[in-house]
Amino acid sequence: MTTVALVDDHELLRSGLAAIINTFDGYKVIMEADNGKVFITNLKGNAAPDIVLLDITMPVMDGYETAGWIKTNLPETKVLVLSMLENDGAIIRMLKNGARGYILKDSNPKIFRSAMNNIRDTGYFINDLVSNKLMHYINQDESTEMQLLPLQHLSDNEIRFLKLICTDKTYKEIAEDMHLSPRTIDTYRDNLFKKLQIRTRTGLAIFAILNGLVEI
Amino acid sequence: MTTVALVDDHELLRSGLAAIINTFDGYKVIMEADNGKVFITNLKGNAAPDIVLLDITMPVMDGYETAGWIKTNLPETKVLVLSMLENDGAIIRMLKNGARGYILKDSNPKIFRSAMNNIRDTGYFINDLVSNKLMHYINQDESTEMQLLPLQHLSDNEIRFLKLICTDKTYKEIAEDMHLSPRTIDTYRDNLFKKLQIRTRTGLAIFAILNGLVEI
DNA sequence: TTTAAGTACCGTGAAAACACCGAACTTTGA
DNA sequence: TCAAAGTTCGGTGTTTTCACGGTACTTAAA
Repeated sequence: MTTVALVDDHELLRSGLAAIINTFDGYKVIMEADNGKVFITNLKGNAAPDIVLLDITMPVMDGYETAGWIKTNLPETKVLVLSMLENDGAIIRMLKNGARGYILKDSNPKIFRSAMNNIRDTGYFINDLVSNKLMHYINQDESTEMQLLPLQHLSDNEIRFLKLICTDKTYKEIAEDMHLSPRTIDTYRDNLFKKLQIRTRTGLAIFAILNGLVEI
Repeated sequence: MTTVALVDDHELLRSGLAAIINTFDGYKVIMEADNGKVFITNLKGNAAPDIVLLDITMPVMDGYETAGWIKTNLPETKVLVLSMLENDGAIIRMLKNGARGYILKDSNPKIFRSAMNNIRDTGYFINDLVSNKLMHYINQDESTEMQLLPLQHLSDNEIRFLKLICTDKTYKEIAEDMHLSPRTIDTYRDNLFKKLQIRTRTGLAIFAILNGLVEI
């Protein structure tokens, strides 16, 4: 019997998934959790599940962090990511954090089932979504790495700056907010334009939103 | 026996919901559809469902449009919105389009079941989410109406303009795109600033994204 | 210990964005 | 049918944004 934990903040989806999984021979859902924090708490004193179905966007402790925790603390447990994001960066980041597979929430139940079986039997579920990203990632150069995981190449201040970009503030006001000279802010902007190949502040705002730097 | 249709583009969630509903006494899922268009197509020649469980964000034909279509073409069919958005504008817009209830995807199955029962027995499911919005909506003045449903107060050209705002284009380039004078574009921008109480182009871009005018 | 890389900062000028004004015309509706 | 509201376009001037040049200092690596 393969034991399964569901970690997702949408309770209805979770219950639905549990209902589906419990119709699969050989699987049993032993835990449901709203986020990574709850998952870890519920784990105390119990056996670790064989497979964790993990969402990415969750409050308190998100999927990236949770996958990383599982990788170091429960090496026998396999993570299958179940996400709405068909996003290169998200996929790679999850794989780097030890995920064994990545499927979308609009997959059909058959694909879901074969993903579960593959993870159980081989330890991995490699679909197009994952293999393409792996290929790109393996023969990576500096610029593709940059395109795939832009946030990893930005400093803390650049991230703070990007968050303030998504605001009615002028650069001068942003400079005051960050206790820096307006000139420095200019440099930040110019560097980001070059790094991200963007030409306008609006473009930076869109980038910040796409990369989840601001709540929407 | 109460018949139910599921309209949602996330197939896994849909299957899960179907599994849950089919465990409820007296309910039967008779149709699943990826979006409103598919729903209407599948309907041909069949009896209309008693209840439609409807998501909002879907490709091709979204929840708003679908609810409106059901209101005029299937007046006996009751719509229960099942959404991830805890968003005043979304709730009111759905209610205006004839929805009988609005619950979130992170509700628990018990609430979901009582929502279904209420819709079936009384025609409505009024929870805090809905009743608060109804109260606000009833004693509305012009400015709150504007805040709740800003998109309803914008012209087609203003919407087109807002979509182009979320771009690296300058206003001059946008003017060419829309076959209008740059001056007109200036006026559009100034009007939107006043209407929406925004001061910068970046603010307009954020607004457009928050209101779903551009895909992200 | 020199080199390279990164950070904070400055100057200047052109381009774009923003504020506020009004005119001509069309559509709406009372 | 006449006033109100909306759309398109123009002028003028200020502020902000962007592009391109640079210096001084710190940290890390070679």
